Amino acid sequence: MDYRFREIEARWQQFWQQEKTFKAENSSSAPKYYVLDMFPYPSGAGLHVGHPLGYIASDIYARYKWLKGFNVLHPMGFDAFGLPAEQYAIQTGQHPAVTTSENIAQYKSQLSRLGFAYDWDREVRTSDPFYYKWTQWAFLKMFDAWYDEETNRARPLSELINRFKSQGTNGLNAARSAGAIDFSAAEWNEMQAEQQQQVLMHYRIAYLADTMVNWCPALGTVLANDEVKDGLSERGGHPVIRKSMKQWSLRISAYAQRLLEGLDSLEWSESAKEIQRNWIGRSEGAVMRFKVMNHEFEIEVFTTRPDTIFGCTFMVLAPESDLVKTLTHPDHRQEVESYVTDAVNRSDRERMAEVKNVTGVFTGTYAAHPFIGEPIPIWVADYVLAGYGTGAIMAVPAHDTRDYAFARQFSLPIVQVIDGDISEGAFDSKDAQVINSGFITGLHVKEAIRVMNLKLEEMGIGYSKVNYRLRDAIFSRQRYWGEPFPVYYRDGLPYPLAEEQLPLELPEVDAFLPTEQGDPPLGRATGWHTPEGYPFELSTMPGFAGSSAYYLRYMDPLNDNTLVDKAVNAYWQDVDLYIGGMEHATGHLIYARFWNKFLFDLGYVCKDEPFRKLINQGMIQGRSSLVYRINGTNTFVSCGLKEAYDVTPLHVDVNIVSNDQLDMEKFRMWRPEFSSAEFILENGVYHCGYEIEKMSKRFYNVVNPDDLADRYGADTLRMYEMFLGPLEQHKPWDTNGIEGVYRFIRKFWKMFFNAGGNFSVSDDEPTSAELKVLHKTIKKVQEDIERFSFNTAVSTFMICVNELGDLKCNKRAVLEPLTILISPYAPHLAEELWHLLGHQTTVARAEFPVFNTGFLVEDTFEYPVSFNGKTRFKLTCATAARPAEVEEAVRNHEQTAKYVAGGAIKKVIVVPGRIINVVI
RNA sequence: GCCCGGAUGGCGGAAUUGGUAGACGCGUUGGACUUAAAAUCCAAUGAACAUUGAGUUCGUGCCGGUUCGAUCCCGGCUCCGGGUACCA
Repeated sequence: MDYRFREIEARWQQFWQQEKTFKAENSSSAPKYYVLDMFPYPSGAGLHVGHPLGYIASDIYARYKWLKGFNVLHPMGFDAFGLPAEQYAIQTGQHPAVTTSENIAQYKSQLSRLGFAYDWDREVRTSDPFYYKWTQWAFLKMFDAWYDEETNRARPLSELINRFKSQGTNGLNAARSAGAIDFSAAEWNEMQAEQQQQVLMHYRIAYLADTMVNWCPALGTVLANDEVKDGLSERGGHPVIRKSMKQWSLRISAYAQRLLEGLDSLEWSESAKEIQRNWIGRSEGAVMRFKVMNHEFEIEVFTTRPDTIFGCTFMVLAPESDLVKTLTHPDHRQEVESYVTDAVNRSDRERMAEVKNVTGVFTGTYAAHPFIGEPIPIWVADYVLAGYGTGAIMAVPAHDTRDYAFARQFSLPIVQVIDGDISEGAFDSKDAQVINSGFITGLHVKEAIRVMNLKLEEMGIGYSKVNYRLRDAIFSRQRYWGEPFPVYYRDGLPYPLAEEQLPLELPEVDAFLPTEQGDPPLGRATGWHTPEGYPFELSTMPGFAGSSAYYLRYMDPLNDNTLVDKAVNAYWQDVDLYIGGMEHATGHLIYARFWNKFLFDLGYVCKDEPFRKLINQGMIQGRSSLVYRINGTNTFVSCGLKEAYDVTPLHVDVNIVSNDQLDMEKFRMWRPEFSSAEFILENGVYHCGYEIEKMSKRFYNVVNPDDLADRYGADTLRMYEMFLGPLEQHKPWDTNGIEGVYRFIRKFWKMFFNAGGNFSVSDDEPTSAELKVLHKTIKKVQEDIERFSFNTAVSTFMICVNELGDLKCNKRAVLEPLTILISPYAPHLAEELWHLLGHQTTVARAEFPVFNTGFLVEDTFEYPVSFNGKTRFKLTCATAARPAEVEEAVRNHEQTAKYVAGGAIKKVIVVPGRIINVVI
């Protein structure tokens, strides 16, 4: 019987669906295993061959865990809110809900063809009110919580209010916004309710505040830091400017230290952890106050190098700093104001492009050096960022590169206080001695920092402090297609809806555009207010809102009473294996960890970290085909001959190229301008060149998994994607290679059939050679799967089939375990053969074959014999032979004399079961 | 600039703990089967030299070191990929 994969694959996909083969039970005596793929956003373009890579890997692992007796949770769903659908809606007028559900249907059908073992009963969609009820719920919890730095966890706001009532802010150690002020219990109790609300806003984990935001005019919305790359929006590549707006934010900065420390316990790649560490950006330093001369004000600066204070020759304020206005001397007002206006209006992109241009302006005011009392000029310059530290710095040009450039530009003095070369640039090494610095002179930098910090505290002008680069996450988007905030406004202050009023459903609007007054699209919705007439929030939540707790919802997706039932959460705990792209390292993976820690603090979930093991699959790159047109003609020259001509390379659709040979007829039909193309051939064929680049429509190198599943079957495609190379590595796609896997699959199939094409397996006892092949394979496949080395596992199956082919093995005792072994990789094939072998139930719940080392024991070993490290010949010895015996055999071997050739044997090294090395 | 990866045949890659470099697959070449093609099967395939008994030399980005032995460890460099970018 032929290997009819279309029929086989359709049959078993239907079977798994009907039987609910991969339904995960929420309580089970079996151990749990949770395998998760990163939430896909279903774009209109559909899948290309690179997308399923991670899904195939996680599916293989999930199926493997089933075979190992685990109760496996392997769900799939869709991140369905988001900008692309809304942009498309603006262009076409189609409701984003419509296009999104079409895209999901397309995505699901493509996924289904590949035979994934998902529990589809748990599918979630972020745009479904039944789902986003819990996104809104989490927001309400964050609105109603503060962060206690004493116990290092979030707590209900009611606790903070009680505390204010009894002791005000006295002794409070809480994460709060800049500008929060201290007060007594009496002062609190005297405040109006509105005033109290304003105070509380400084402490809420979800809070509303004026913040500098990344405003993207083209998208008409603000963006989070991780949604901006190089001053352009990640979606669409539009310019972004900085702007102050009233926005919802999440106080993720309160979690910076825990997010950093938590990384140590996770099984993530070093690079993924490193990206997060850099993003969190912890730096230890000191805050120091400088008195401004002839003013009552002080300037607070943050520095990581308090040891260099004696080298401070000027100070710099960020243009956005509130102090600029206050401190500027009247004589310099005009100059400063015009500089500040310019700096503030420039887009991030412009600012970045001008990094090399050193600009700044003197305020006319001086601060007093805290130790030597000398006046220090105060400047304003855009190289100091408002959002980091205190928005002001003490400049030490001798030991900071940026300050050095600035001092040079404006001829400011450079005073050296660390021993090192500053003739060409700043000397910023910390492994050096302090000089010229009063009481810290002679100390090593690290010691000097410690001593200085103590001194600052003693003098009451500073203290040591840890700063983080991580900013609070801006949580409002002025867009339509997202979760509405469960918030209404009364007298300009936000109030939460009651939990029972959730979900607050997204209203219909007449257009997905801002209103004429410039309000977000929800401003168009009629009746967008409470029954009492209080208006609802007009912004919606960002894309990361819906994806920050979806892994929890999968545990208990149908529960309408709680995000996830406590007992269910206690069973599934956390994600054991998470597979997805590295591009989420600074966005989703930080937000989800934060969100999870918050829910953990309030006791809603049992694990502090959500994703124990993370694997970032590499990108599948496109392999573009090129043809070479001779300039000024319509003649194309084959790749090998192109050097003799003046040519322009052109991309050609990879689907009309096979094995780098161009189908010239199809090429002429491809596009009208090529209909009269002429060719200069090599040996009668046109060879294309190739280039490895991103898989993208514009390079005509997109390969569709549906086409390949049609031609070779899903099992072949699955195995080929794995065979391509290590999961985490980027690698180019080359459709040619799939033939090799297809040949292998058919060879595998044929082992179960006789010459007449009938299913035929023998019940004879297997030979020791056959058992050896089987057990060698079990061992290797298991080891490979455990270390996520799927490419070598596929090779192992190929070797196994080649060897069993040589042995002409068709014994049930070998083929049956092999069928189970291959079932995670080629599940349809395995299921078909499993049933042909007479089983009634699914192979997916069979037991993974147990490796028996006894079958691999060898009596002899063929030693490679090397002389000074160069292998010369082989020598077969008994496995049990002692090293001395082996050495004896080598010395007496007929070939040995030839390689010793005149020299003398100094030593013979015998590594039992490995190698023999003769040293001459 | 800083941080993190990586570099092995014509191509994708293997070598898990310092022990036979190039598994497996693609491609290429030759052969078998066939009227022919496809499919299938067999053989060869790192390079150079030599040559038909075999062999010899070189070879895992480059230079050096440690070791009986290095793709693997150490020092220095080159190139490629990713992250980040005035973060004080």
